[in-house]
Amino acid sequence: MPSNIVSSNIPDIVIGRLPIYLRALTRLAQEGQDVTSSHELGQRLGISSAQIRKDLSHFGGFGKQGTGYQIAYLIEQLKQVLKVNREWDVALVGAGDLGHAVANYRGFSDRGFRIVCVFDSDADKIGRQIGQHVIEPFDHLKATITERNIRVAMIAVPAQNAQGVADKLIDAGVRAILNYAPISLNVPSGVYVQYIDPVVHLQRMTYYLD
Amino acid sequence: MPSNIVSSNIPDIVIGRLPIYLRALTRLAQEGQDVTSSHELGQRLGISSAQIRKDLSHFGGFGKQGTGYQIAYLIEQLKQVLKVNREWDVALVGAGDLGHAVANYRGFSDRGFRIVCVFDSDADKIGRQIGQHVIEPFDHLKATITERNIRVAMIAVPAQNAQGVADKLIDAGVRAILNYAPISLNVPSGVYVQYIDPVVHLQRMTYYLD
DNA sequence: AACTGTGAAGTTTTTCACAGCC
DNA sequence: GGCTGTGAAAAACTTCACAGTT
Repeated sequence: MPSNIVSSNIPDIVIGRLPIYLRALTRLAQEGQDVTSSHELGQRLGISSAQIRKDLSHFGGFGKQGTGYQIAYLIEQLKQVLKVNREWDVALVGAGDLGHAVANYRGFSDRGFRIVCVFDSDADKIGRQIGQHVIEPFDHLKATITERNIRVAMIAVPAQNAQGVADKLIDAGVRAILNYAPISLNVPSGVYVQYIDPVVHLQRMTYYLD
Repeated sequence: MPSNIVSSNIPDIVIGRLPIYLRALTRLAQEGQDVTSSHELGQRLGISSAQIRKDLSHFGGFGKQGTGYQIAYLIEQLKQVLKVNREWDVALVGAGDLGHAVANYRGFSDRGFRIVCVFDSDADKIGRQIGQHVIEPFDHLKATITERNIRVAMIAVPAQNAQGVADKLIDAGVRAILNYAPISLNVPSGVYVQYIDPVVHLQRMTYYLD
C-alpha cells in the first residue's frame, strides 16, 4: 500500500506476496527441505509458478535453471528485500483483550519484529505488566517513541479513538501502522497503513456462500 | 478469494471492497448523515469515486443522479449482497490468548456474525467458560458443527495444528474459514479461506521504510 | 449545479511459451 | 528432463469523460 507516491517501480501487489513466500519457505526449511521450485511453492500456496518466478525476478535471479531455488538462500534474499533481516521495534497502543493477545503473541520475534512498549489511556491499567512490558500512559507516547526512534506501531484501541491515536503516532515519528480498529485511517503521504478487521474478511467470504 | 471456479462474473476484488464500503457507510450513518456521494466516500477511504461507482454498478443502480446515495438504503443493499442481512453462526477453534480475544470481541454481532461454540484440545481448558460459551473438546467438533449446520469458522490454534483443524472443519461442513494461524491452508474447491497474519502485514510495510 | 452509471481508453497484472542452462 | 527468467500476449482492473437525470 504505497501511501501515495511510489518511489520504486516494483508493484505493491508483488511486495504483498513476498511475505507469503517467505512464510512458506521458512516452513519448508523447518521441515528440513533444502531446495524447492516455483512449481512446488505455487502448489502449496495456490499461486501459479509463473507468477512466483516473475515476482522473484524483480529482485534478481535467485534460482538455478534445472534445479530450482536454494531455500536458505532465497529466505535470506527475501528478508533483505523486505528489510526484516533486522529487528524492528514496535509500539503497541491499547491494552484491552486484543492488546493482551497481541502483546503475548510469540510469532513476532523470529520474523523481524519486537514489541518494545505498550500504551493505554485507562488509569487502572497503567503500571500493570503486560507480556514483559509495563503499560505506559498515553502522554508518554510521543517521548518514548521519539526517544527510541520507533517507526512501526500497532493500534488495538476502540474505533472511535483510532484516528486520534494514529495522529499522535505519526506526529511522534511512526511511519507504518497496523490497525486492528475497524475504521479506515487518514494518514499523510509517506505513512503506510495495513488493516486487520476480522469482520471484513468474514463478509468477503459469505458473499460466496448460499 | 474464489477458492476455485467462480460461479458469478463479479470480480473478487470488487467483493473485497464491499465490506470496506459497508463499514464506512455504517460509520457515516452513526454520525447521523443520511446521504453521501461516491466522491465523499472515496475521499474517506482513499479510493477514487469512479471505482466506487463502478463497483456498486455491478449490483444495480443504488444512487440518484444529482443527489448521491441514500446511506441507509445502500447499507441494506450491501448487506444483502454480502449476505450479512442475516446472522451467521460461527465456530471458533482455539481458546488460547488469541481465541480469548476473539471470543470476547464485541464487534461481530452487529455485523452479521455470532460465535456459537468454541473448541480446544487442551484438557485443562475444556469445560471452562469463555465469553458466554463453554469450551468443548475437539472430538465434539464434527457433531456440534453438523448438528447446528455451521458454515463459518475461525482457526486460532498454533500453525502446526491448523491444517488438521481445517480438514476436520471442512469435513464437518464448514465452507468459510478465517485462519489466524500463520500458514497457508490447502482446501478443496468450494471452500473459502481468508488469512490474518499480523507479521505478513507488517512485512509488507517495512519494504517501504528505510 | 451536482451527481450517477457506463462505454471506451488506458494501465496494470497475469499467463503463456520458450530460449537457455543445469 | 527439469527448471528458471523473461519478452510477448492475454486478461483483468482502473480511470476517463460524458450523456443523462435530479
